[in-house]
Amino acid sequence: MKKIAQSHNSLQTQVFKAIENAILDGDGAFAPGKNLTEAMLSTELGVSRTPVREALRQLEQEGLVRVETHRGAVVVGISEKDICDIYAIRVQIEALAARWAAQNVTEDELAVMQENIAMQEFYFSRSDCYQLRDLDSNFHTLIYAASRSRPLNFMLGSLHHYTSKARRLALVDFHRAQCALAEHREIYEALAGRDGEKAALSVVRHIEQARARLATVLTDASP
Amino acid sequence: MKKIAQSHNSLQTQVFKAIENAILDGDGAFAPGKNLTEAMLSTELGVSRTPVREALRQLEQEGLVRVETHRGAVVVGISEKDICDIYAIRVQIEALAARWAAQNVTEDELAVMQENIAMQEFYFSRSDCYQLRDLDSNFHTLIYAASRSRPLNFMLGSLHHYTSKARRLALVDFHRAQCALAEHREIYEALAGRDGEKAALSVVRHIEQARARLATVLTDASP
DNA sequence: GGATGTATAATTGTATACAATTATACAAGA
DNA sequence: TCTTGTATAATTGTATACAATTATACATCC
Repeated sequence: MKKIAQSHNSLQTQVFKAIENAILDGDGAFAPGKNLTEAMLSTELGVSRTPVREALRQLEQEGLVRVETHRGAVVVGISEKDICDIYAIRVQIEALAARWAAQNVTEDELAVMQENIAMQEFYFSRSDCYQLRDLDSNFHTLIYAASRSRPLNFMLGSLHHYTSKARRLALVDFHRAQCALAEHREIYEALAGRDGEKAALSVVRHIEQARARLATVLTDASP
Repeated sequence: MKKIAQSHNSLQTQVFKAIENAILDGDGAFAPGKNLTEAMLSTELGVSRTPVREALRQLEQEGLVRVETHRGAVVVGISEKDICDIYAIRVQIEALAARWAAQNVTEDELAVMQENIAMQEFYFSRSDCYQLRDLDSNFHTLIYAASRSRPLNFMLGSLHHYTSKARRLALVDFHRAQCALAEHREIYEALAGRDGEKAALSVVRHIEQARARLATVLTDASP
C-alpha cells in the first residue's frame, strides 16, 4: 500500500479509499480475518491515527471490517453466498429503480446514458475491460439517479463495495460484455420510451444474466 | 439533550445514539437544515470533540446528516416521499427475507417469535403502544436474522432509522396495532410451516397495510 | 450605496499525548 | 504439567493542541 501524497481530497477520504482498495484487491495483509491496527495503518500510510480511525469506522459501516472495542479491526470476508444474495437483492431494488426512472428520467439524462452506451461500444471494440467495467457501473448509477429516490440511492450505494468485488471477479469475459452492452441498450430504449414495466423487466433480465455468469465463474474458481 | 453519564458503552456509541434520538424525536435544535457544530455538541454532551466527530461521520453514513468539509454537519430531512419509497423498498427486501427465513429458521427462533407474539398480545391488552412498537420492530429483526443472509441484514439495518421515524409517526393507532398483531401471527404460521411463498406473501401484505395506514396519517397531518 | 479586499473569528482537519483496556509472557504454586 | 496470578506490552478510547480552511465583519474604494 503506497503512502498518501498531497491532494485536494481530505486525508480521511484518501485513507478510506486506500484501505478499501487494499481489501477489495485482495492484498495479502488485508485478507479476510486479518487484523488491522491503527498504528500499522497510520505508519504505513504516513498519516496520524485520527484519519485512520475515522476511515475504519466508515469501513465498518460499509461492512468491510468489524471493529471490536479495545481489540481493533478485523477484515470481514465476502463469501460467494453473500455475492449471490446481493444479486438477489439488487434484482428487486434495481427493478424498482428502473420503474421509477422511467417516470422521472429527463432528456438530458437520457442523452448522458446514450453517450455512455456509445463509449461502451467504443471500448468494447478495443477490448478494454477496465473501462467497460467503469462504464457499466456508471450506467447503473445513472438509473439510480434518474429514479429520484434518495432512499433508493442510499441503499444501492451501501451495496457498492459488494458489487464492485463481484464485478472484479467477473471482469474478463468478452461474451458477457457483449451481452451486457445489448442489455444496456434494451434498458435505455425502455427508459427513453417511458415504459416502466419494460425497463424493470430488462433490468431484471440483465442482473439475472450477470448473476448466472458470475455463478459459473465462482464455481469454476472454487475447486 | 442530556449530558452523558458513565456507562459500559463507549462514549462514541452514546454520543451517536444521543444525536440520533434528538434528530428522530424532532428536537428543535436538530430540525432538518439545522447546523450542528462539533464544539456545540461536545459541550452540550460533556465530552470531547473526538467521539462527536466519529458519531457525526456515522450519522452521515446513515443519511441523517450531511457533513461538508470545513463547514460542519447539517441535519438532513426525511420527507414523506422518502418514507413511502422506503416502504416500497422494504416490501421487496422483506419478502426475500421471509422466503429465505422459511428455509432456514430454527425451532429455537420460532419459539422466540412465538414468545414475542405472546408479549404483543399482552401489551396490546394493556394498550402500551411504546412496547408494541419495540416488539414489532423486534419481530421483524427476528425474521431478518432467520434469513441467514448477511447482506440482507446489512441492508435492512441501514434502513433502520428511516423505518423508526415512520414507526414513530404511525404510533398511536389501536386498530392498526390489532391488524398488525394478526398479520404477525400469519407470518409466524407461514414460517413455522416452512412455506416460503406464503411467508413472503404475508409479509408483503403486512407492509403494504402499514404503508397504507401511514399514508393516511401523513396526508391527515400535512395540511 | 454597492462592491471589494482584509483582518478577525469560527470551525473543521490533523497530530499527538495520555488514559483505559486487553492481550501476552512468564513465573509460582498445586 | 496445568493452572493461575502478575507484570509488561500492545492497542484502542478520549482529550487536547495546533494547523488549515472558511465565514463574517468592517473598512476602503469606486
